[in-house]
Amino acid sequence: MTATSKRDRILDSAEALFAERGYDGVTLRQIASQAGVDVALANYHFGKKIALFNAVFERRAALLNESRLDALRRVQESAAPAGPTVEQIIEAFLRPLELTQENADPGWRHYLALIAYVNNSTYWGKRMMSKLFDDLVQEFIDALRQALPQASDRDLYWCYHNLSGALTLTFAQTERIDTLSNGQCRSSDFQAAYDHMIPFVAAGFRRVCESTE
Amino acid sequence: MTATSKRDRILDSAEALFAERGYDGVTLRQIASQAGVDVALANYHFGKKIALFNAVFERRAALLNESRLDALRRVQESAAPAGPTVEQIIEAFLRPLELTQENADPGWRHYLALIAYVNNSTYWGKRMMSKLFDDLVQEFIDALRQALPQASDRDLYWCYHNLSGALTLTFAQTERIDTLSNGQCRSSDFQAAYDHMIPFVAAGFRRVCESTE
DNA sequence: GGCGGTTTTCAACAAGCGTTGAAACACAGT
DNA sequence: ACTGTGTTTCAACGCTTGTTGAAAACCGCC
Repeated sequence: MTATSKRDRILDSAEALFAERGYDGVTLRQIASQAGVDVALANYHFGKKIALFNAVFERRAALLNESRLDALRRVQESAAPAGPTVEQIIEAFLRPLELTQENADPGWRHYLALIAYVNNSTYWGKRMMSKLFDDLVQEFIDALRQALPQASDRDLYWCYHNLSGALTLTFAQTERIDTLSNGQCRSSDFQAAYDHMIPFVAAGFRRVCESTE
Repeated sequence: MTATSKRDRILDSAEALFAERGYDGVTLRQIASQAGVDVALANYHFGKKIALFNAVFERRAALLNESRLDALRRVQESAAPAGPTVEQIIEAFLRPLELTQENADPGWRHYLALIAYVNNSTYWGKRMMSKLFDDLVQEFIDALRQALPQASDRDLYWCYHNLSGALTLTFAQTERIDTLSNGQCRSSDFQAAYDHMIPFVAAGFRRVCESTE
């Protein structure tokens, strides 16, 4: 909407369209048309189509990682030296994502849906997610390991897998829960999603990783 | 591998390829080539490309729903009249999916990955999942409502959303957890996934839906 | 006001796409 | 041996795709 340069408009349109239809479901002509520019301009700024896709995916990654890491550091400091609880760590992992939604810019919503697309894809998943997000994730898992000293690594990673899945489906905003719940829940309501996800996931971690049997 | 008729071979190839690359990422020529048949044969048997996609998606749905519903009925009978626990219900929801994996047929793995693709897609999600799976899901949610009498509908649906997300990411088999855990966990190990998912999810439901505050 | 470099468009390319009609094949029943 | 019916292939269609090279437009600078 408010994007000024044509280069940015291409990125915004590509972000929205890739998120909705996937890499192969979108043509450069659709992107250019939505951005109000010529097809060839995408090639001038980004080269091949795949490079545009990568540019879109990388554009907001650093900012996202920063705000999540900040949130983690904050609870770590406030809880020193005991270390933060599972709930605090999960909250630091999720809440920064919610803040980006209150912004009027719909770009962040599209970006999160794009992450969902990539993270669930056999084809794109491994090659793209690890590169941009693994460092951050390991940081959070380290924090969780400290909060759950009895946990084995296998348990921790499987629990994180469950968290990641719930989060990814939230990102996708498929409106399936809207239908299922007859409108009582809306997949666009990230705050409600996280309000329920934080205790849900924290309890899951505790059950799996604290069991003494 | 063991598929005999060319029609079935087309379905199998389409299933595998659609699951890996999505609807738009696969061409009819690739499908036909992998099936060892002419391109036009897909059109003869299924009509348009989208109809082939639908045929693939619907082929195994009824069987899947049946085996899950059977599992639910079984725990309901064995636990009558008290009704099954949350753990038993979740187990009935998940374990039938595992059984299909022990089969030598890789088709089921591809099919589950295809469900992951559809369920996470803004574009396909709503229109395709609801039609085939909503009745079954409502049945399980009804059972959970009985097991968690204090729960509000909103809480129940958000908890199911978390379960669905974790399950969907498992279906996708992206191998991300393999990388993340340095090989300690494998996303092809459905049994390990469910072993961890059942207590994780059950604890999540209880925390969110049993809280008395 | 003409110059140089960046940005943007124009026009076109070869390649690949989904789809189709007609021809070839397989093979049962008589 | 012939016919009829359901399969399968062949060859081609019109169209769209990503990409490109050259031309045009823009814009600060001398």
